[in-house]
Amino acid sequence: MDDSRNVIDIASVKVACQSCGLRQLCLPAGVSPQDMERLDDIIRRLRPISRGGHVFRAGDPLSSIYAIRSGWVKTYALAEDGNEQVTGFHLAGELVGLDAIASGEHPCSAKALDTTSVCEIPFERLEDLSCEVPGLQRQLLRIMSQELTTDEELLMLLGKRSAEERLAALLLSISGRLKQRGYSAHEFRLPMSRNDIGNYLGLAVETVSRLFTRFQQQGLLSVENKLVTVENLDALKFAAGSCSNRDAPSARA
Amino acid sequence: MDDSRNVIDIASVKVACQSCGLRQLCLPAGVSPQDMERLDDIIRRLRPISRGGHVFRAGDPLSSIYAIRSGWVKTYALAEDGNEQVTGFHLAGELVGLDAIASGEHPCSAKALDTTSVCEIPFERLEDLSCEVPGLQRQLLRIMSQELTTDEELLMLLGKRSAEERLAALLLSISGRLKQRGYSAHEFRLPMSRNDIGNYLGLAVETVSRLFTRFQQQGLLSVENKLVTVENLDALKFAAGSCSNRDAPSARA
DNA sequence: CGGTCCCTTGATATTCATCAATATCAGTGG
DNA sequence: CCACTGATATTGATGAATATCAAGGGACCG
Repeated sequence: MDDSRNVIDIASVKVACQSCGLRQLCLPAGVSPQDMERLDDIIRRLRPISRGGHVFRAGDPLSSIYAIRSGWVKTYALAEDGNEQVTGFHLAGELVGLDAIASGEHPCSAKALDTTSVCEIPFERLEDLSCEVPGLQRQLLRIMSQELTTDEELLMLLGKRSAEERLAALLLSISGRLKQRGYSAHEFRLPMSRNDIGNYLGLAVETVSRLFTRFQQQGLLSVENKLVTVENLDALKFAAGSCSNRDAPSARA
Repeated sequence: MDDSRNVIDIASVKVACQSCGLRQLCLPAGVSPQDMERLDDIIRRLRPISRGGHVFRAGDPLSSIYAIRSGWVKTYALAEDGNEQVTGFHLAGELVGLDAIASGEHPCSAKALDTTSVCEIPFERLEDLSCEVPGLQRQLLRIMSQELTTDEELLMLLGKRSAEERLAALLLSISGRLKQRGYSAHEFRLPMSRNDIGNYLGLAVETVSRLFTRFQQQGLLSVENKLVTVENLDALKFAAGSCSNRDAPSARA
């Protein structure tokens, strides 16, 4: 971690949220320019983490939460038996580590899937500041609430959807989020392994692999290793929610 | 809603968090007595909601979140095709509606599974107050973070566990939460239908039903309709995680 | 007492995991 | 540049877990 002395001094640099392209997605959203400066004062940008490196590890005390500036992060928990549960794939503008607030230590680990840079946000200082800056408190609550909603959607996915629907939904989610950040929604690199995808979606690797080939055969995607091109977005959307063939005898409800 | 004029005046009554047995579990935890009074000022206790009644419905604007005083609440979302996804079963001391903060309207509905009474907490006033009362802000964040953790555990359950493990885990969770609230951990009523259980766990009703009979045959439980008696707690724990020793002891509480 | 919903049980179908055998890729060092 | 190595991905064959279909029984509520 401290391999090269000469970069220590740039290991953390003052941030300027105001000049960050992600500020509408991230914590500063809804915070006034002058308050944003106060936020800048507590946030530090860490030096980039290379592929495979950790942002934090399960069990680490909660000292900070992290905002992703660029790159990809996967969060995962390890069961006692050692096998892993991937809990999310996160990209620029998203906050990781919020689930540590409850217990005071991180229940998950967060690992870079690509070279990734993050902003470190000391949690106690954030807590204090958000008392004084209502817009900040609101945004923090909003982000956490958003995560709850995302988890609920994922629960629905894992509980009720077929393998095909799950993968399609994941691809759509990623595509949409990339688009939101100014990247192509049609052509992108999936930096995580098939194993991670399967793990996240509750499927075997083999199933994920077969689905990719099937989607390709059906003309929904072109897949070349980690590079995915969406060829037919509508069909992909249909695949993600075609479960609706199920007769809905809305008698109940 | 306004069916009987004569109860209107007791429809909402000032709360006294201080005298509430749930205050350590609920929002007031970590709030000083004098601040708790300020909390009391904004919270109102609604008149009991009977079985099948709604606390709020999906699409309702977020005006309040709700703390459950007694009873059982199920939260669920309706997909476009009309079929339901149960997202949680909640009991006394738990907050529902937090996932509405992100969008400003409730993404889920909340329905009473039994006669249930709740405290209504106007969200904007809570937001304001929690700026002034740091202990309150902290507890609110802690509760939301706790929900994130719970969802993550559930994700693991749905993604990687067998039907048997899922049901066992649910029963243990319920048993543990009831115990925490001073009820019997060994004998309790499950107020939700088998359908709801299956829906929540991502299983068919029939599977749930078969599992109950199997557990009974194996001597883990006695089941009589909605009444469940845990006969062999250790075996149930074993069934819940043949690999994971989830310890009930209050790591957090 | 009749109806309706809910639960249980059995038989069958289907999806997906598992096992096993390559195949491909990303490094590493010759 | 190539051979070697271990990780990762694909593909096929098989089986197990669980959904689905179908039918009957029981509980609850008017």
